[in-house]
Parts: sequence; structure tokens; C-alpha cells
Amino acid sequence: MADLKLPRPTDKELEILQILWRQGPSNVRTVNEALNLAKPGEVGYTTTLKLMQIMHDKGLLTRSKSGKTHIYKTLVSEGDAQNQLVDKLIDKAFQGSALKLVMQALGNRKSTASDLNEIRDFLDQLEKGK
Amino acid sequence: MADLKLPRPTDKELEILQILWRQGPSNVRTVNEALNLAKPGEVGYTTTLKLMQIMHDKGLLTRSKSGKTHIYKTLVSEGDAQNQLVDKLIDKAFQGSALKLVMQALGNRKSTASDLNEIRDFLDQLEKGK
DNA sequence: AAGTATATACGAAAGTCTTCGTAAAGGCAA
DNA sequence: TTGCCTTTACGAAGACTTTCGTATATACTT
Repeated sequence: MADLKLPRPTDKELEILQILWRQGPSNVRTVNEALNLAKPGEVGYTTTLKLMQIMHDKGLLTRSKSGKTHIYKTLVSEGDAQNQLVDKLIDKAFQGSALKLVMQALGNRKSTASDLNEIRDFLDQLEKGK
Repeated sequence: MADLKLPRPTDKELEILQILWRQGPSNVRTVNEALNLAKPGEVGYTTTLKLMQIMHDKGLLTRSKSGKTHIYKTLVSEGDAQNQLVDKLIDKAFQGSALKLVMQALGNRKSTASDLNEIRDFLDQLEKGK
């Protein structure tokens, strides 16, 4: 899967990627339905089609023909995409400091005690793993 | 300062905000110079001017005349902006889970031991503060 | 075969972001 | 005053995103 760069994943592109990550390879219709379920405003079928065609042109998706329809698959893993987005945010808004982002993310919203404990465990594992 | 919504802070807008957060109230020339210092590609003076005018129109900046020039100030605090960006990222890419974002941010880049300890302390404070 | 439903392809419009050229206004110097 | 330098204002171009209408192809049904 590796290191494909999503140059500037747009909002809609991200939504479509999310759907494909969850549903696995899908045709346009399925994606369009999921898109409309998630959000209030309707999105036309051809709009979704066009978006996915563009993503295919950009190399974000592959497709294969199954009968008359195309089945699309993502070429980026969710983790890779998340990492790139986090990197970008750290760079653009947190002076390159992951620590600052983490503190901001934790500080300004309510976390449950079990969430906090989960992070503690995670920190322990990180240090062990060295 | 409070809760002004930056609707979709663009890359350049963010850069300009960063500069204003660091330098404090500034005129266009100063901001333009800082912009060009930070990055390789030149940005024309009128480009910077236009961007700041638009940000003023959008309500992101105020300005006051000092002699012939305008002095611009931000209307959003850095913390507020960071929070909005983090919220958006959590929503768009981490299924609304701050925990997931934090783990991803910590897991996939190297953190120093003192960073990790700082986070532990921070977690302790969070729990105490309840 | 004809008709219907579903898919794809294409092109274009509207909106936004970034860029800059050019013109106009204000102040300073000779 | 005349001319130069700095600043602002305006407008428009080019790129990109999202949207959809329309046309064309492909299959299924009767």
C-alpha cells in the first residue's frame, strides 16, 4: 500500500475514501448511497461518479469492470492518509510539534477516564518498544 | 477573543495568521517579508495585500490606519484556531474520536522520553482537575 | 426487437483560492 | 511644484473543487 501522496485530499475525496475504507471495494451507486446517508444534502449520482473518476485519474483509486459497472478500490490505506493529514496539521498549525497537537487535542475536549488510561498504556508500550 | 469561526482557513490564510500571532499587529509589508522568509517561492506584495484585505472582509482581521498604512490584527486566537482545526480533523478523518487521533499522532512519529513524560503529567493533571 | 433501467463519459457552470498587473491616492524630497 | 516611493484599491486570470445536464453505451425484460 505504502506511500502514495494524496496531494490535497479535498473534503469530498476524504468522504469517499472513508466510505471505501469501511465498505471495501464498491461501485458508484453504493458509494453514492452511503454519501447521502451520512449527510443531509443530496448528492447527485453523476456527481459522485465524476468525483470517483477524478480520483481514479489522480491515482487515488483503481477500478475493475464487473459486468457493466466499475468496482473501485482505494490505493491509500486509512492509516497512511491519517498520518499525512496529521503531519500536515502539525506542520501548518503546531510549529512542527506533535506534542503540542496532542496536548491541545486532549486539553480542550472531554475525555473519559478509560480513554486517558488507554493513552497511558499506549505510552508505556511506546517506551518498552525502544 | 472567543469563538469566531474560521470557515475554511486556507493554507495562505493560516500562514498569515501564524505570522500575526508571532509578530503581533503588523502592516502588509512586514507580513509579506515574513512570508517570503519562511518559504522559497516569492510572494508578490500585492498578493499579500489582497489576501489580507480578503481576510479583513471575512472578519478574520481588524485594521487601523497609522499614517498611510494599515495595521492588521488577528481576531482569532491561536488556541481557538488550533482547536477548530483539530476538531475538523477528528471529524473528517478519525470518526470523531480524539483518542484515535492522539494515538496516531504519537504512534507514527518519534517522541522523546521527556515528551512522553510530559504527556503523562498532563494526563494526571487532567484527572485531578475533575 | 423495443423499451426501460442503469452505467459511463463528457462538458460546462458556479464557486473559491491564489496570483498579479495596473491604476489611484498619499506623503516626501529636491 | 514636480516627481518618486509606498500603500491601497480594483479587476481579472488561471487553477481547482463541486455540481449537474445531457448524451451514449450496456444489459435486462417482455
